[in-house]
Amino acid sequence: MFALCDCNNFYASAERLFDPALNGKPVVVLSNNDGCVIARSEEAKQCGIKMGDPEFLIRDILKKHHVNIFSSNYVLYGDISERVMKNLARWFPRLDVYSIDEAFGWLGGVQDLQTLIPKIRASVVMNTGIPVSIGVAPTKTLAKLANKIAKKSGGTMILDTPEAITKAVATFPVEDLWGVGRQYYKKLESLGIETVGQLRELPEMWFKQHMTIQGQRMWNELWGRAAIPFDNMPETTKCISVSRSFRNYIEDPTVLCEAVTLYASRAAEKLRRAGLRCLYLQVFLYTNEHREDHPQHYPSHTHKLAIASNNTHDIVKIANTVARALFMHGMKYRKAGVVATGLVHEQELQLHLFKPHDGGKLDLLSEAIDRVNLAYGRGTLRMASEGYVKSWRLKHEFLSKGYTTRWHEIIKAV
DNA sequence: TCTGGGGTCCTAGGACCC
DNA sequence: TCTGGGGTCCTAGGACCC
Repeated sequence: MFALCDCNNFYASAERLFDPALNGKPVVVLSNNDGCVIARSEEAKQCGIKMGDPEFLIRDILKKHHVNIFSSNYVLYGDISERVMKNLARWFPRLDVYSIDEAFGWLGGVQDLQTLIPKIRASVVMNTGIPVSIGVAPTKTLAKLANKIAKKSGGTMILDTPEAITKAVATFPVEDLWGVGRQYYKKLESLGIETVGQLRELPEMWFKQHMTIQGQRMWNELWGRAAIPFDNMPETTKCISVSRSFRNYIEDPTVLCEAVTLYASRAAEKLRRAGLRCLYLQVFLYTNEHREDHPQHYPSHTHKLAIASNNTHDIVKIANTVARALFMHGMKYRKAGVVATGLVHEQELQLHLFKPHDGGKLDLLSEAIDRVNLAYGRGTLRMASEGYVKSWRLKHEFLSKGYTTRWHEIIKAV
């Protein structure tokens, strides 16, 4: 049996943790750049605010209901997440952390689920202050489904018999199923399929044909046969990416390169922290797709490195060269990103037959930069091409404090 | 004026090999 | 006039997830 444990309205709950005055009041958390809503408390949902709503379109609702607004504070959420996961890990012989706010626990042959599961839930709530819901079922897909039901019915839902499963899927909307997104939903809707109960009656081959092999797995999972193994969490990272929207449009290649320099530096840092080097570096640019009156340009290019690298100098240089080549005058760029793929372990460096490798010095330089930045704060040492003005930098006007990560922002009991 | 960021997996098609 | 078969690797693009 799998237990999917998921925090309720995680970011909003985390913000509330440090300001109990917010209990019972509507709270929303905005995405980077204070762009759209990515978390809502129950009260905020009641106000009619939807996931993904752009802040500037719902400003009136936010004001009318005195909604408490926060910019996203990922350092804080990461820390709270760790606490929740540590608590969950005490209860399960194995725990797979699936995202910042949820984890699959393996239950083995536990008998008395009806007693155990509510106990786990109560303990996590007591120890961390974060409300969680737990769904239990024989497959991951059904555990996700059980969890969604749990959210609406007391916090736990156990589907441990075929009868319980049949009953649950009969009314479960197909659009809420794990693995059904917008496109598949459209397809299913046109066939008149509204519930998971109807969906799983389709023949196996239909799934394979229309939803690839992943659909076939889904079909098996819906009938209680586990097709997604417990340990399917990727052991090795496949790609590392850094991308951000700009506060304003960028129309100057030099300014664009400042942003790309910063993103590339961050990507190089991430690579080094993971002990990886990349063999490919992709750079992409976006204009604003929401503006039909603007000319659109979504160029992207993947550069192959002669020798896998993770030092800031190499990565920044390549990223800037590519970005300059992609840039087109007359376009208003809104976002850029750098993606490192073809990842190899730092130690498994494959040298190039014809190109001299002088990366050793640059690697040492990057190491030294990391040490200085660790001691004195990120960005203490950085590439000059990042620029100094940085008018494109993110907006976060409603940022809460580093309650758990900065000594001078720690909460005081008075 | 203002619409997030970071991932995974799968498939199709082209280039290349013998 | 008539031009194979079997394979790998790589990339782009599309679907999904939180």
